[in-house]
Order: sequence, then structure tokens, then C-alpha cells
Amino acid sequence: MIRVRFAPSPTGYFHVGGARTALYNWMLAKQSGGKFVLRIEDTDAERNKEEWVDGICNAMSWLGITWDEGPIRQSSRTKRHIEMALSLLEKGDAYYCDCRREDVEERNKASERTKQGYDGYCRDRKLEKSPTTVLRYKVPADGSTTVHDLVRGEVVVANENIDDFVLLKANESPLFVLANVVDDIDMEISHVLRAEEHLPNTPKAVLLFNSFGKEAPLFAHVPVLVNEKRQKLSKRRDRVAVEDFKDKGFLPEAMINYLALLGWSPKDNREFMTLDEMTAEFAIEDVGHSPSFFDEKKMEHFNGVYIRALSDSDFVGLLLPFLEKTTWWQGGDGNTAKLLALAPITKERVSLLGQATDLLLPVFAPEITIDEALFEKEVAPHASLISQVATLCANLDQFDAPSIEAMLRDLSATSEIPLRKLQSPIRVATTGAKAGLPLFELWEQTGKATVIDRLLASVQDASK
RNA sequence: GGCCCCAUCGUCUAGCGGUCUAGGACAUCACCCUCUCACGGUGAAGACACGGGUUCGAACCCCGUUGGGGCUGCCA
Repeated sequence: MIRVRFAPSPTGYFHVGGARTALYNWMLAKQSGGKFVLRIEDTDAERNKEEWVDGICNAMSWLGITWDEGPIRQSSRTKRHIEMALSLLEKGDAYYCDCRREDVEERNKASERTKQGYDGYCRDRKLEKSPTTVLRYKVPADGSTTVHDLVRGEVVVANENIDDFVLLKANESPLFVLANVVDDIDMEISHVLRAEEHLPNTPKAVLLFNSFGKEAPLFAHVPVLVNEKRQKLSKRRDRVAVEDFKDKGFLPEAMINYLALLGWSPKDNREFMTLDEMTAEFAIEDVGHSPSFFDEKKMEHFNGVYIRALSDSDFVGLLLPFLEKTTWWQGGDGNTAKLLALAPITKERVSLLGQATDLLLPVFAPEITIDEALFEKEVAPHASLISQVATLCANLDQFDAPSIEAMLRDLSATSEIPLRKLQSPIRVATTGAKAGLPLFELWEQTGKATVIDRLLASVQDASK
């Protein structure tokens, strides 16, 4: 049975890189009926905050990445970590060390050592535990350690290049590699799928598994996601929080679909797939080896496709929260009905839910504003035409799209002004924008009285 | 500096020794559709980092170079 874990540290918001790693783990587990464990790696009390845990869980839930066990706080298992570390001391695979960082650096400088890490100074000093000692792992002096990686193949590192790393801090709190390995053992993790940044410390983990007399799980290090400068996506530097994308109006299904394709593609190279389809076809061996640029533009394209595939009522339902954030949305059954009527023509004009509000504002906002320069250019020169249209509107019995269209086409024919030219001034006068929803439908939903009011108001303004 | 990973259009990728005058998608540009804008359609431009091998044959295998990235903490 495949058991995977996704192990974020709550030191910041949940970003797309983490989301992709979580997704790959999820697919790997689910494709064979395995289990997905959510483990919060919060051993560093200084840097962790509980609210980030909520953020991570919420974002994962929103994306649809569910967990079967957890969230388990690693900090709740400290006693066990210490116990295991001490078993290593007893075995002779660990030792206490009281070197300060500066001491090590000085010695390295003096010795012309090409390496810069810990030099093993305390290896045979047989120090006792004290408030200033850390517990270090005694890496074998020679030989090499091999990581069997499902995406990289075999990675072999000479033991002489692995520093005697710290297991327990001076205050006895466990460090990352130790806690990681102990938990992976206890939680019976079969596959460790994580970002490539963890590859360098994996030999250390392998060494620990060996020392504990346990078989190491299968590793799979997937390439990192990078920004436009090809650097690893960073919580501090790059604005890539899943939460932010949600607020902009990305759909979770679209994000999941796009994210999965960053580093992996199905055999037939098709792009649009459901989570189930991807899960069925996902193969960790097929994951690429080089970093991928997280291209928000392309993800937006995916989102547009997903939005257009939404039913009108689903679209409206998803839109409501965005509308409610505006100052002008009134709600109510009448408005919801109008929204539903406008859904088909709105959907195909947005790639983010958040973009729909500008399109819908002319229909629902009591007041529109027209940029002065735009007014002078598009509206003012055509005051008489606009006034004429206002009159024609007033004479319409039915103020619906077909009637409006017929009326304007008729006017276009008699005035010999092409419809494309004719619609411009009246569009700006009634919406405040040069482009937007198709005018006939837009006017129908805006309502006869409001349209005429706005037309006449602009005629008024033009004469000033 | 040391260790490790990586290398096909600007970007995401297909390709796993001959079917490659290298395919698709995003972005860009042009045209068509069209009440604006979109959507949709058609088309254009655009890549195997470089140098050596191996082989009858290399984008695919090997070595080197160059370039990029990651790690190098009593962070994860």
C-alpha cells in the first residue's frame, strides 16, 4: 500500500510550488488506493505560526487536495524524536559537540580545507551532554551513500562530502532530517515525493534509515518551480500564494490542471484533463528533470477555458462573491435573473472571475462614470445621433435585444452609418467604456428607462 | 569555494537511435467571423546550448565545455 506524506512547514502562505508537490503526492497515492498524510513540520518553534497551518489546510481543501491522516504536528512528537536520537548515541552513531559556528569557520580557514561545513572536531572527544552541546550524527568516514530516486535515478554521494549534521539542538529540540526520518518510519511512508531542493540532504536521511535498521522509502525529487529569473519560487520574493489566485477568480480545477502539467504530461500530450483523468495516467517516472517556469498567463488561459465550460448557474454562483465585494451590487432575485441571462455572453469574455464585475457594472450600478477624454472623443461629437437614438428607444414597445438590434440596424441603414461606427458613441454614453458586453443584450438587461436616461444625460453634458 | 541536479521555440512541453524539412499549447503577429470587446477558425514567425566521440545513422547514448539552478544553519 502506497503511503505518502506532504510535509509543509508553516512559515508562510501556501504557494503554487507546494500545491504542485501536494498534488503529485495526492495523485500518486490515489491512483492505487493509497493514503495521503498531511504532516506539519513545525519543529522550529521560532519560525512557525499556527495561522499558517490554517492557511495551508484551507488552500489545500479549496484545491480539492484532501488528506486521509493529519494534519499531524511534528512538534507533538518531540519526545519520540529525542528518544530515537539518543538510541543513535547509544549505538555509537552520534556524539555531542560544543563547537560554535565561528570556531568551525576559523578552523576551516586555517586548514585551507576546501569544504566549509562542520569538520568533525568533536567526533572522538566523548563529550557529555550539556546545555551548550548539540548531538551530531557520525557520518561514516569512507564509502558512499546512494539515493534511489524515481525521477533522478541513482544519486551517489561520497560520505566524505557529507558533514556530521546536527540531530538535536543544544535545547534538545530535534532538527529537520531527524524528525523527518523518524516520522517517515513511524508513519510507514512508502514514497517520499518532494521538491528537488531536498535532494542534497537525502543522503543524510538514507544514512539515518540505515542506522535505525530500516529500509529507506522510495524517493522522488521533482524539479522546483521557478520565477521569470529562473530562481526557485520564494514565498517572500514572489507573489504566488494559492489564496491570492483564488481571490483573483481562478477556479481550483483550472489551477490543478495547469499545475499538474508543470513537469508532467500525459502520453498523448493533451492539456485539458480532469483530476480523475490525471490521477489515472500520472506516472512519477514521467516527471521531467528540469525546473519549470510558473506562467500565470498560461494558467489564466486554462482558467478561461474552465470558466467557459461552466453552466450558467454555476458561473453565476461563483460570481456572486465577487459582485458582493463591489459597492454597487444590490442582489435580489431580479438581479440574479438578469445575471443568469447575461452569463453566456459574460463567460466568454473573462479569463478570471474577478474580471466580470467591470463588464457587468453598467447593467447593475446605478451610476456610471465616463472618462472625460473618452467622452470628448467618442460621445460629444455625436450628440444629435445619440439624441436620435434616445427617441427611437422611447418609441420601442419591446425593449429586448432583437428589437434594439432591429432599431439600430434600421437607423444604420437610413443614416448610412455602419453599425460598428454607430454603436460606439451610444456604448460609451451608456456604459462608460469603449468595449464590453454586446450592446443589445446589455441594454435589454440595463432597462429602457436607464438607457434613455444615460443617453439624454450625455446629450446634456455634450452641450455644456 | 565544495557537493548535487539540470539543459528542445520567449514559456510549458512531445520526442525515449532512423517515421524530425522537430509536433502541440500559451504568448506574439496577420487574416477570417463579427454591433465593440471577446470567443471561435485559419495561417505566420519561433528551438534541439557548444565541442568531441559511439553508430551505417543522434534532439535522443557517452565524455567534456559552457550556461542555469539547488544545497552548503543549533531553517525546512
